[in-house]
Amino acid sequence: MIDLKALEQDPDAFARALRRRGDVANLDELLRVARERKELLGRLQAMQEERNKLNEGMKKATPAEREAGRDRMRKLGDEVKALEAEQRIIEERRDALALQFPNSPRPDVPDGKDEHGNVEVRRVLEPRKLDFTARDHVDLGVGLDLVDIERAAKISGARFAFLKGQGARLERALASFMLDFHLAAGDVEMAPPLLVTGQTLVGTGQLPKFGEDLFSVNFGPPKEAGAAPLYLIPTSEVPITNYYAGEILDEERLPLRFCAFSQCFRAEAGSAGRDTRGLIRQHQFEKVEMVRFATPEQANDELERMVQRASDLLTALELPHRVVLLCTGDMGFASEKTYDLEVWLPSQATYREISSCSTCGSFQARRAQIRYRPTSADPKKQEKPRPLATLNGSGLAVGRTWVALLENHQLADGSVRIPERLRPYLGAIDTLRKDESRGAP
RNA sequence: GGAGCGGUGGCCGAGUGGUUGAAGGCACCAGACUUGAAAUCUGGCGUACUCGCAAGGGUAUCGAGGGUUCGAAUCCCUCCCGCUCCUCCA
Repeated sequence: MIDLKALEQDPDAFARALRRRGDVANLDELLRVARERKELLGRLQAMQEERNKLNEGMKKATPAEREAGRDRMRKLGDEVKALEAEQRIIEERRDALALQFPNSPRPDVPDGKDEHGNVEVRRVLEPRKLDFTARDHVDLGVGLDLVDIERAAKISGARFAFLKGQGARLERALASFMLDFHLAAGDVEMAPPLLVTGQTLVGTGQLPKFGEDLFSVNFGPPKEAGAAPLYLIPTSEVPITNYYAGEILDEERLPLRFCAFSQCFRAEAGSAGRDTRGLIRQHQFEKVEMVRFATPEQANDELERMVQRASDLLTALELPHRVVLLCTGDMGFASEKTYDLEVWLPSQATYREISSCSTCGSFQARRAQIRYRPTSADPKKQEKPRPLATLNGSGLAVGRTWVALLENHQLADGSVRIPERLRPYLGAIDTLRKDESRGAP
Protein backbone atom coordinates (compact mmCIF):
# COMPACT_ATOMS: atom_id res chain seq x y z
CA MET A 1 0.00 0.00 0.00
CA ILE A 2 1.25 3.39 -0.81
CA ASP A 3 1.74 5.85 2.02
CA LEU A 4 -1.46 7.88 2.10
CA LYS A 5 -0.03 10.49 4.44
CA ALA A 6 2.92 11.07 2.16
CA LEU A 7 0.55 11.24 -0.78
CA GLU A 8 -1.55 13.95 0.86
CA GLN A 9 1.51 15.90 1.89
CA ASP A 10 3.15 15.97 -1.49
CA PRO A 11 0.95 14.58 -4.26
CA ASP A 12 3.26 15.82 -7.01
CA ALA A 13 6.31 13.99 -5.74
CA PHE A 14 4.21 10.89 -5.52
CA ALA A 15 2.87 11.21 -9.01
CA ARG A 16 6.39 11.73 -10.35
CA ALA A 17 7.69 8.59 -8.66
CA LEU A 18 4.77 6.46 -9.78
CA ARG A 19 4.84 7.78 -13.32
CA ARG A 20 8.26 6.22 -13.69
CA ARG A 21 6.46 2.89 -13.52
CA GLY A 22 3.74 3.93 -15.94
CA ASP A 23 0.13 4.54 -15.10
CA VAL A 24 -0.91 6.99 -12.39
CA ALA A 25 -4.50 7.25 -13.59
CA ASN A 26 -6.48 7.26 -10.37
CA LEU A 27 -4.08 9.11 -8.14
CA ASP A 28 -6.21 12.24 -8.24
CA GLU A 29 -9.30 10.29 -7.36
CA LEU A 30 -7.57 8.65 -4.44
CA LEU A 31 -6.47 12.03 -3.19
CA ARG A 32 -9.99 13.37 -3.55
CA VAL A 33 -11.48 10.44 -1.66
CA ALA A 34 -8.90 10.79 1.08
CA ARG A 35 -9.75 14.44 1.55
CA GLU A 36 -13.45 13.77 1.38
CA ARG A 37 -13.03 11.24 4.13
CA LYS A 38 -11.22 13.69 6.33
CA GLU A 39 -13.98 16.23 5.96
CA LEU A 40 -16.61 13.60 6.73
CA LEU A 41 -14.69 12.36 9.72
CA GLY A 42 -14.56 15.87 11.14
CA ARG A 43 -18.32 16.18 11.01
CA LEU A 44 -18.87 12.68 12.35
CA GLN A 45 -16.56 13.11 15.30
CA ALA A 46 -18.08 16.44 16.29
CA MET A 47 -21.46 14.76 16.27
CA GLN A 48 -20.24 11.80 18.29
CA GLU A 49 -18.75 14.18 20.80
CA GLU A 50 -22.06 15.97 21.19
CA ARG A 51 -23.88 12.69 21.58
CA ASN A 52 -21.44 11.50 24.24
CA LYS A 53 -21.82 14.72 26.20
CA LEU A 54 -25.59 14.57 26.11
CA ASN A 55 -25.51 10.97 27.11
CA GLU A 56 -23.30 11.78 30.05
CA GLY A 57 -26.12 13.97 31.37
CA MET A 58 -28.67 11.19 30.94
CA LYS A 59 -26.91 9.05 33.51
CA LYS A 60 -27.89 11.18 36.44
CA ALA A 61 -30.98 12.79 34.97
CA THR A 62 -34.33 12.58 36.70
CA PRO A 63 -36.91 10.44 34.95
CA ALA A 64 -38.63 13.55 33.64
CA GLU A 65 -35.42 14.99 32.23
CA ARG A 66 -34.55 11.65 30.77
CA GLU A 67 -37.87 11.51 29.01
CA ALA A 68 -37.18 14.93 27.52
CA GLY A 69 -33.70 14.07 26.31
CA ARG A 70 -34.77 10.85 24.72
CA ASP A 71 -36.07 12.29 21.48
CA ARG A 72 -33.03 14.44 20.94
CA MET A 73 -30.73 11.49 21.62
CA ARG A 74 -32.63 9.22 19.33
CA LYS A 75 -32.37 11.69 16.48
CA LEU A 76 -28.69 12.33 17.10
CA GLY A 77 -28.06 8.61 17.29
CA ASP A 78 -29.64 8.08 13.90
CA GLU A 79 -27.60 10.84 12.35
CA VAL A 80 -24.41 9.41 13.78
CA LYS A 81 -25.32 6.01 12.45
CA ALA A 82 -25.92 7.41 9.00
CA LEU A 83 -22.58 9.18 8.97
CA GLU A 84 -20.83 6.09 10.23
CA ALA A 85 -22.25 4.17 7.30
CA GLU A 86 -20.92 6.86 4.97
CA GLN A 87 -17.56 6.63 6.62
CA ARG A 88 -17.39 2.88 6.07
CA ILE A 89 -18.25 3.27 2.43
CA ILE A 90 -15.72 5.99 1.79
CA GLU A 91 -12.97 4.09 3.58
CA GLU A 92 -13.71 1.00 1.56
CA ARG A 93 -13.48 3.08 -1.57
CA ARG A 94 -10.22 4.64 -0.45
CA ASP A 95 -8.68 1.28 0.40
CA ALA A 96 -9.85 -0.32 -2.83
CA LEU A 97 -8.18 2.49 -4.74
CA ALA A 98 -5.03 2.55 -2.67
CA LEU A 99 -4.46 -1.18 -3.09
CA GLN A 100 -4.23 -0.74 -6.86
CA PHE A 101 -1.04 1.32 -6.83
CA PRO A 102 2.36 -0.30 -7.11
CA ASN A 103 5.26 0.64 -4.90
CA SER A 104 7.32 3.67 -5.91
CA PRO A 105 10.73 2.85 -7.35
CA ARG A 106 13.71 4.11 -5.42
CA PRO A 107 15.75 6.91 -6.98
CA ASP A 108 18.64 4.57 -7.79
CA VAL A 109 16.45 2.32 -9.95
CA PRO A 110 17.03 2.95 -13.67
CA ASP A 111 14.13 4.00 -15.88
CA GLY A 112 12.92 1.63 -18.55
CA LYS A 113 9.75 0.11 -19.86
CA ASP A 114 10.77 -3.56 -20.00
CA GLU A 115 13.69 -5.91 -19.45
CA HIS A 116 15.75 -4.08 -22.07
CA GLY A 117 16.13 -1.26 -19.57
CA ASN A 118 17.79 -3.47 -16.98
CA VAL A 119 21.39 -2.81 -16.07
CA GLU A 120 23.97 -5.57 -15.74
CA VAL A 121 25.90 -5.14 -12.51
CA ARG A 122 28.45 -7.93 -12.67
CA ARG A 123 29.23 -11.39 -14.05
CA VAL A 124 30.49 -14.27 -11.97
CA LEU A 125 32.27 -17.30 -13.48
CA GLU A 126 32.96 -17.76 -17.18
CA PRO A 127 30.60 -20.05 -19.11
CA ARG A 128 32.45 -23.18 -20.17
CA LYS A 129 33.48 -23.48 -23.81
CA LEU A 130 32.09 -26.78 -25.02
CA ASP A 131 33.81 -28.74 -27.79
CA PHE A 132 30.49 -30.37 -28.60
CA THR A 133 26.96 -29.11 -29.21
CA ALA A 134 25.18 -28.34 -25.98
CA ARG A 135 22.09 -30.42 -25.29
CA ASP A 136 19.25 -28.79 -23.41
CA HIS A 137 18.05 -30.09 -20.07
CA VAL A 138 15.14 -31.97 -21.60
CA ASP A 139 17.39 -34.03 -23.86
CA LEU A 140 19.85 -34.56 -21.07
CA GLY A 141 17.14 -35.35 -18.52
CA VAL A 142 15.25 -37.74 -20.73
CA GLY A 143 18.51 -39.34 -21.86
CA LEU A 144 19.46 -40.03 -18.25
CA ASP A 145 15.87 -40.97 -17.34
CA LEU A 146 15.67 -38.18 -14.77
CA VAL A 147 12.43 -36.58 -15.91
CA ASP A 148 9.14 -37.51 -17.59
CA ILE A 149 7.09 -34.62 -18.88
CA GLU A 150 4.80 -36.53 -21.21
CA ARG A 151 3.36 -38.71 -18.52
CA ALA A 152 2.95 -35.67 -16.25
CA ALA A 153 0.83 -34.11 -18.97
CA LYS A 154 -1.36 -37.21 -18.91
CA ILE A 155 -1.82 -36.83 -15.16
CA SER A 156 -2.04 -33.06 -14.72
CA GLY A 157 -1.85 -31.32 -18.09
CA ALA A 158 0.77 -28.95 -19.39
CA ARG A 159 3.50 -27.40 -17.25
CA PHE A 160 3.95 -30.29 -14.87
CA ALA A 161 6.70 -32.89 -14.64
CA PHE A 162 7.65 -36.09 -12.93
CA LEU A 163 11.20 -36.15 -11.68
CA LYS A 164 12.48 -39.66 -11.57
CA GLY A 165 15.23 -41.65 -9.90
CA GLN A 166 18.37 -39.55 -9.58
CA GLY A 167 16.46 -36.62 -11.05
CA ALA A 168 14.13 -36.59 -8.06
CA ARG A 169 17.03 -37.07 -5.73
CA LEU A 170 18.95 -34.23 -7.37
CA GLU A 171 16.07 -31.85 -6.71
CA ARG A 172 15.96 -32.90 -3.09
CA ALA A 173 19.72 -32.59 -2.81
CA LEU A 174 19.71 -29.08 -4.23
CA ALA A 175 17.02 -27.91 -1.84
CA SER A 176 18.82 -29.45 1.09
CA PHE A 177 22.14 -27.94 0.04
CA MET A 178 20.61 -24.50 -0.26
CA LEU A 179 18.87 -24.65 3.11
CA ASP A 180 22.06 -25.78 4.84
CA PHE A 181 23.87 -22.91 3.17
CA HIS A 182 21.41 -20.41 4.63
CA LEU A 183 21.43 -22.06 8.03
CA ALA A 184 25.20 -21.85 8.16
CA ALA A 185 24.82 -18.10 7.60
CA GLY A 186 22.45 -17.84 10.52
CA ASP A 187 19.00 -17.73 8.91
CA VAL A 188 16.05 -19.30 10.71
CA GLU A 189 14.41 -22.04 8.66
CA MET A 190 10.64 -22.09 8.23
CA ALA A 191 8.31 -24.63 6.69
CA PRO A 192 5.21 -22.56 5.93
CA PRO A 193 1.59 -23.37 5.08
CA LEU A 194 1.12 -23.72 1.33
CA LEU A 195 -2.52 -22.61 1.41
CA VAL A 196 -3.28 -19.09 2.54
CA THR A 197 -6.24 -16.75 2.83
CA GLY A 198 -7.00 -13.94 0.43
CA GLN A 199 -6.16 -11.41 3.13
CA THR A 200 -2.66 -12.86 3.35
CA LEU A 201 -2.18 -12.32 -0.38
CA VAL A 202 -3.35 -8.74 -0.05
CA GLY A 203 -0.62 -8.28 2.52
CA THR A 204 2.16 -9.12 0.10
CA GLY A 205 0.49 -7.50 -2.93
CA GLN A 206 -0.64 -10.44 -5.10
CA LEU A 207 -4.25 -9.47 -4.44
CA PRO A 208 -6.47 -7.74 -5.35
CA LYS A 209 -4.80 -7.11 -8.71
CA PHE A 210 -3.19 -10.38 -9.71
CA GLY A 211 -5.65 -13.09 -8.78
CA GLU A 212 -5.48 -14.62 -12.25
CA ASP A 213 -1.89 -15.72 -11.58
CA LEU A 214 -2.99 -17.80 -8.59
CA PHE A 215 -4.61 -21.17 -7.99
CA SER A 216 -7.53 -21.10 -5.57
CA VAL A 217 -8.77 -24.09 -3.66
CA ASN A 218 -12.20 -24.83 -2.22
CA PHE A 219 -13.09 -26.77 0.87
CA GLY A 220 -14.55 -29.93 -0.60
CA PRO A 221 -15.79 -30.03 -4.18
CA PRO A 222 -16.24 -26.74 -6.08
CA LYS A 223 -19.33 -24.92 -4.94
CA GLU A 224 -21.02 -21.71 -5.82
CA ALA A 225 -21.06 -20.18 -2.37
CA GLY A 226 -19.80 -21.08 1.05
CA ALA A 227 -16.47 -20.78 2.75
CA ALA A 228 -14.01 -18.42 1.10
CA PRO A 229 -11.42 -20.28 -0.95
CA LEU A 230 -7.80 -20.57 0.05
CA TYR A 231 -4.99 -19.93 -2.40
CA LEU A 232 -1.94 -21.99 -3.18
CA ILE A 233 1.09 -19.86 -2.48
CA PRO A 234 3.01 -18.58 -5.52
CA THR A 235 6.10 -18.29 -3.29
CA SER A 236 6.83 -18.78 0.39
CA GLU A 237 7.47 -15.04 0.54
CA VAL A 238 3.71 -14.85 1.03
CA PRO A 239 3.27 -16.85 4.25
CA ILE A 240 6.65 -15.87 5.69
CA THR A 241 6.28 -12.13 5.16
CA ASN A 242 2.80 -12.29 6.66
CA TYR A 243 4.15 -14.21 9.64
CA TYR A 244 4.26 -11.00 11.67
CA ALA A 245 1.12 -9.45 10.15
CA GLY A 246 -0.57 -7.11 12.60
CA GLU A 247 2.33 -7.17 15.03
CA ILE A 248 4.74 -4.63 16.45
CA LEU A 249 8.35 -5.77 16.81
CA ASP A 250 10.96 -4.11 18.99
CA GLU A 251 13.76 -2.53 16.98
CA GLU A 252 16.42 -4.56 18.80
CA ARG A 253 15.06 -7.71 17.16
CA LEU A 254 15.77 -6.41 13.66
CA PRO A 255 16.90 -7.47 11.20
CA LEU A 256 15.18 -10.86 11.23
CA ARG A 257 16.38 -13.34 8.62
CA PHE A 258 14.39 -16.37 7.53
CA CYS A 259 14.78 -19.01 4.87
CA ALA A 260 12.04 -21.35 3.73
CA PHE A 261 11.70 -24.22 1.33
CA SER A 262 8.35 -24.72 -0.34
CA GLN A 263 6.46 -25.80 -3.37
CA CYS A 264 5.21 -22.82 -5.35
CA PHE A 265 2.14 -22.72 -7.56
CA ARG A 266 1.53 -20.30 -10.38
CA ALA A 267 -1.27 -20.23 -12.93
CA GLU A 268 1.02 -18.54 -15.50
CA ALA A 269 -2.07 -16.94 -16.99
CA GLY A 270 -0.19 -14.31 -18.95
CA SER A 271 2.56 -16.52 -20.27
CA ALA A 272 0.77 -18.92 -22.61
CA GLY A 273 3.25 -20.18 -25.18
CA ARG A 274 6.34 -19.00 -23.31
CA ASP A 275 8.93 -21.52 -22.22
CA THR A 276 6.65 -24.38 -23.10
CA ARG A 277 9.52 -26.82 -23.46
CA GLY A 278 11.09 -28.27 -20.37
CA LEU A 279 11.11 -27.30 -16.76
CA ILE A 280 11.76 -23.58 -16.95
CA ARG A 281 8.16 -22.52 -16.42
CA GLN A 282 5.97 -24.92 -14.46
CA HIS A 283 2.69 -24.57 -12.61
CA GLN A 284 4.38 -26.18 -9.64
CA PHE A 285 8.00 -25.75 -8.65
CA GLU A 286 10.25 -25.77 -5.64
CA LYS A 287 11.97 -22.74 -4.29
CA VAL A 288 14.10 -21.80 -1.32
CA GLU A 289 13.25 -18.28 -0.31
CA MET A 290 14.95 -15.70 1.88
CA VAL A 291 12.78 -13.22 3.77
CA ARG A 292 13.99 -10.28 5.84
CA PHE A 293 12.35 -7.90 8.26
CA ALA A 294 14.44 -4.79 8.77
CA THR A 295 14.35 -1.14 9.68
CA PRO A 296 14.17 1.18 6.68
CA GLU A 297 17.79 2.10 7.41
CA GLN A 298 18.91 -1.52 7.28
CA ALA A 299 16.99 -2.43 4.15
CA ASN A 300 19.58 -1.50 1.57
CA ASP A 301 22.34 -3.44 3.26
CA GLU A 302 20.06 -6.45 3.67
CA LEU A 303 19.22 -6.37 -0.01
CA GLU A 304 22.88 -6.39 -1.02
CA ARG A 305 23.55 -9.26 1.37
CA MET A 306 20.75 -11.35 -0.08
CA VAL A 307 22.05 -10.80 -3.58
CA GLN A 308 25.50 -11.84 -2.43
CA ARG A 309 24.07 -14.93 -0.74
CA ALA A 310 22.25 -16.02 -3.88
CA SER A 311 25.35 -15.38 -5.94
CA ASP A 312 27.48 -17.39 -3.52
CA LEU A 313 25.08 -20.32 -3.85
CA LEU A 314 25.44 -20.27 -7.61
CA THR A 315 29.20 -20.02 -7.31
CA ALA A 316 29.26 -22.96 -4.92
CA LEU A 317 27.42 -24.96 -7.55
CA GLU A 318 29.91 -23.71 -10.16
CA LEU A 319 27.17 -22.05 -12.19
CA PRO A 320 28.11 -18.99 -14.27
CA HIS A 321 25.72 -16.14 -13.66
CA ARG A 322 25.25 -12.41 -13.67
CA VAL A 323 23.57 -9.86 -11.45
CA VAL A 324 21.12 -7.46 -13.06
CA LEU A 325 19.51 -4.36 -11.60
CA LEU A 326 15.93 -4.24 -12.82
CA CYS A 327 14.56 -1.06 -14.34
CA THR A 328 11.30 0.55 -13.29
CA GLY A 329 9.28 -1.25 -15.95
CA ASP A 330 10.47 -4.75 -15.08
CA MET A 331 10.03 -4.69 -11.31
CA GLY A 332 7.33 -6.49 -9.38
CA PHE A 333 4.30 -4.67 -8.02
CA ALA A 334 5.45 -4.55 -4.40
CA SER A 335 9.13 -3.88 -5.02
CA GLU A 336 10.98 -0.61 -4.79
CA LYS A 337 14.28 -2.07 -5.92
CA THR A 338 15.05 -5.48 -7.39
CA TYR A 339 18.13 -7.38 -8.47
CA ASP A 340 17.73 -10.48 -10.59
CA LEU A 341 20.35 -13.19 -10.71
CA GLU A 342 20.52 -14.86 -14.09
CA VAL A 343 22.21 -18.17 -14.67
CA TRP A 344 23.91 -19.16 -17.91
CA LEU A 345 22.02 -21.72 -19.99
CA PRO A 346 24.28 -23.20 -22.70
CA SER A 347 21.36 -24.56 -24.74
CA GLN A 348 19.91 -21.08 -25.09
CA ALA A 349 23.31 -19.35 -25.03
CA THR A 350 21.82 -16.77 -22.71
CA TYR A 351 21.29 -15.87 -19.08
CA ARG A 352 17.95 -16.80 -17.51
CA GLU A 353 16.43 -15.63 -14.23
CA ILE A 354 17.08 -17.96 -11.32
CA SER A 355 16.66 -15.57 -8.42
CA SER A 356 15.00 -12.26 -7.76
CA CYS A 357 15.88 -10.21 -4.70
CA SER A 358 13.76 -7.23 -3.75
CA THR A 359 13.26 -4.72 -1.05
CA CYS A 360 9.63 -3.76 -0.70
CA GLY A 361 10.35 -0.93 1.70
CA SER A 362 7.29 -0.36 3.86
CA PHE A 363 4.86 -1.22 1.05
CA GLN A 364 3.98 -4.71 2.23
CA ALA A 365 4.37 -3.75 5.87
CA ARG A 366 1.64 -1.16 5.51
CA ARG A 367 -0.64 -3.67 3.81
CA ALA A 368 0.01 -6.38 6.37
CA GLN A 369 0.38 -3.90 9.24
CA ILE A 370 3.79 -5.07 10.33
CA ARG A 371 5.48 -2.40 12.42
CA TYR A 372 8.44 -1.95 14.67
CA ARG A 373 8.96 0.25 17.66
CA PRO A 374 12.16 2.30 17.33
CA THR A 375 14.41 2.22 20.35
CA SER A 376 13.81 5.45 22.21
CA ALA A 377 16.65 7.85 22.95
CA ASP A 378 14.67 9.10 25.93
CA PRO A 379 13.95 6.15 28.21
CA LYS A 380 10.89 7.90 29.63
CA LYS A 381 9.12 8.13 26.31
CA GLN A 382 8.41 5.31 23.97
CA GLU A 383 8.62 5.87 20.27
CA LYS A 384 5.60 5.45 18.03
CA PRO A 385 5.44 2.32 15.89
CA ARG A 386 6.56 2.67 12.28
CA PRO A 387 6.11 0.30 9.35
CA LEU A 388 9.22 -1.80 8.93
CA ALA A 389 10.87 -2.86 5.68
CA THR A 390 10.31 -6.30 4.18
CA LEU A 391 12.65 -7.97 1.73
CA ASN A 392 12.62 -11.23 -0.12
CA GLY A 393 14.85 -13.09 -2.50
CA SER A 394 15.12 -16.52 -4.04
CA GLY A 395 17.96 -18.58 -2.85
CA LEU A 396 17.35 -20.27 -5.23
CA ALA A 397 14.63 -21.46 -7.57
CA VAL A 398 15.34 -25.17 -7.22
CA GLY A 399 13.78 -26.30 -10.50
CA ARG A 400 15.76 -23.83 -12.53
CA THR A 401 18.90 -24.72 -10.62
CA TRP A 402 18.29 -28.35 -11.59
CA VAL A 403 18.02 -27.23 -15.22
CA ALA A 404 21.14 -25.06 -15.01
CA LEU A 405 23.14 -27.78 -13.33
CA LEU A 406 22.38 -30.33 -16.02
CA GLU A 407 23.11 -27.95 -18.83
CA ASN A 408 26.26 -26.36 -17.47
CA HIS A 409 27.87 -29.54 -16.20
CA GLN A 410 26.96 -31.79 -19.11
CA LEU A 411 29.67 -33.91 -20.65
CA ALA A 412 30.11 -34.91 -24.27
CA ASP A 413 28.50 -38.31 -23.73
CA GLY A 414 25.33 -36.86 -22.22
CA SER A 415 26.26 -37.55 -18.63
CA VAL A 416 26.43 -34.78 -16.04
CA ARG A 417 29.20 -33.93 -13.62
CA ILE A 418 28.10 -33.21 -10.06
CA PRO A 419 29.89 -30.21 -8.56
CA GLU A 420 32.05 -31.00 -5.57
CA ARG A 421 29.96 -29.19 -2.98
CA LEU A 422 26.79 -31.05 -3.89
CA ARG A 423 28.21 -34.56 -3.78
CA PRO A 424 27.62 -35.14 -0.06
CA TYR A 425 23.93 -34.69 -0.78
CA LEU A 426 23.92 -37.27 -3.56
CA GLY A 427 25.56 -40.23 -1.98
CA ALA A 428 29.00 -39.01 -2.99
CA ILE A 429 28.53 -39.76 -6.69
CA ASP A 430 30.47 -37.49 -9.03
CA THR A 431 28.50 -38.04 -12.21
CA LEU A 432 24.91 -38.67 -13.30
CA ARG A 433 25.03 -41.49 -15.84
CA LYS A 434 22.53 -43.53 -17.74
CA ASP A 435 21.63 -46.50 -15.59
CA GLU A 436 21.95 -49.38 -18.10
CA SER A 437 20.77 -51.92 -15.57
CA ARG A 438 17.20 -50.72 -15.81
CA GLY A 439 14.91 -51.16 -18.77
CA ALA A 440 13.42 -48.51 -20.99
CA PRO A 441 11.47 -45.74 -19.22
C1' G B 1 -19.70 -35.41 10.71
C1' G B 2 -21.95 -35.46 16.25
C1' A B 3 -21.87 -32.86 21.37
C1' G B 4 -20.25 -28.95 24.35
C1' C B 5 -17.34 -24.54 25.85
C1' G B 6 -15.02 -20.04 24.86
C1' G B 7 -13.07 -15.37 22.32
C1' U B 8 -11.63 -8.61 27.05
C1' G B 9 -5.16 -4.44 26.72
C1' G B 10 2.05 -7.56 25.55
C1' C B 11 0.36 -11.89 28.83
C1' C B 12 -3.07 -13.71 32.79
C1' G B 13 -7.70 -12.19 34.37
C1' A B 14 -12.39 -9.32 36.63
C1' G B 15 -16.51 -7.13 34.66
C1' U B 16 -24.56 -5.76 38.00
C1' G B 17 -26.85 -2.08 30.57
C1' G B 18 -24.86 4.00 32.50
C1' U B 19 -19.37 6.73 37.06
C1' U B 20 -15.06 0.98 32.37
C1' G B 21 -10.06 2.52 27.83
C1' A B 22 -11.84 -0.98 30.85
C1' A B 23 -10.50 -3.54 38.32
C1' G B 24 -6.50 -6.74 39.87
C1' G B 25 -1.99 -9.34 38.78
C1' C B 26 2.39 -10.28 35.69
C1' A B 27 5.78 -8.17 32.31
C1' C B 28 8.06 -3.58 30.91
C1' C B 29 10.00 1.73 31.75
C1' A B 30 11.39 5.84 35.13
C1' G B 31 12.24 7.46 40.06
C1' A B 32 12.98 6.61 45.54
C1' C B 33 15.42 3.42 49.07
C1' U B 34 20.35 0.42 48.77
C1' U B 35 27.71 0.31 48.50
C1' G B 36 25.40 -2.72 44.36
C1' A B 37 21.53 -6.13 43.54
C1' A B 38 17.09 -8.39 45.25
C1' A B 39 12.87 -7.05 47.87
C1' U B 40 9.79 -2.78 48.78
C1' C B 41 7.46 1.93 47.62
C1' U B 42 5.84 5.94 44.00
C1' G B 43 4.64 7.07 39.12
C1' G B 44 4.18 5.65 33.99
C1' C B 45 2.84 2.09 30.40
C1' G B 46 -2.37 -0.19 24.01
C1' U B 47 -3.51 1.10 18.95
C1' A B 48 -5.54 3.88 14.98
C1' C B 49 -7.68 8.15 13.22
C1' U B 50 -8.52 13.35 13.79
C1' C B 51 -7.88 18.85 15.35
C1' G B 52 -3.61 21.83 16.91
C1' C B 53 2.86 25.33 15.65
C1' A B 54 2.93 23.12 20.34
C1' A B 55 1.09 22.00 25.02
C1' G B 56 -2.95 19.42 24.62
C1' G B 57 -7.97 18.14 22.97
C1' G B 58 -11.55 14.88 20.40
C1' U B 59 -13.31 10.12 18.13
C1' A B 60 -13.12 4.96 17.60
C1' U B 61 -11.61 0.33 19.51
C1' C B 62 -13.45 -5.58 24.65
C1' G B 63 -13.12 -11.60 17.54
C1' A B 64 -16.23 -9.33 12.92
C1' G B 65 -20.89 -7.48 11.24
C1' G B 66 -25.97 -6.29 12.29
C1' G B 67 -30.04 -5.40 15.93
C1' U B 68 -32.60 -3.78 20.73
C1' U B 69 -31.88 0.83 23.88
C1' C B 70 -31.57 7.69 25.41
C1' G B 71 -27.09 4.55 26.51
C1' A B 72 -24.02 -2.15 25.02
C1' A B 73 -17.69 -5.31 26.82
C1' U B 74 -22.45 -6.50 29.24
C1' C B 75 -29.04 -8.34 25.98
C1' C B 76 -30.51 -10.62 20.80
C1' C B 77 -29.12 -12.48 15.69
C1' U B 78 -25.48 -13.92 11.90
C1' C B 79 -20.59 -15.03 10.71
C1' C B 80 -15.34 -16.03 11.82
C1' C B 81 -11.73 -18.18 14.93
C1' G B 82 -10.00 -21.27 19.02
C1' C B 83 -10.47 -25.35 22.68
C1' U B 84 -12.51 -30.21 24.76
C1' C B 85 -14.95 -35.10 24.01
C1' C B 86 -16.74 -38.70 20.30
C1' U B 87 -16.19 -40.13 15.04
C1' C B 88 -12.81 -40.10 10.91
C1' C B 89 -7.95 -39.47 8.96
C1' A B 90 -1.76 -38.69 7.17
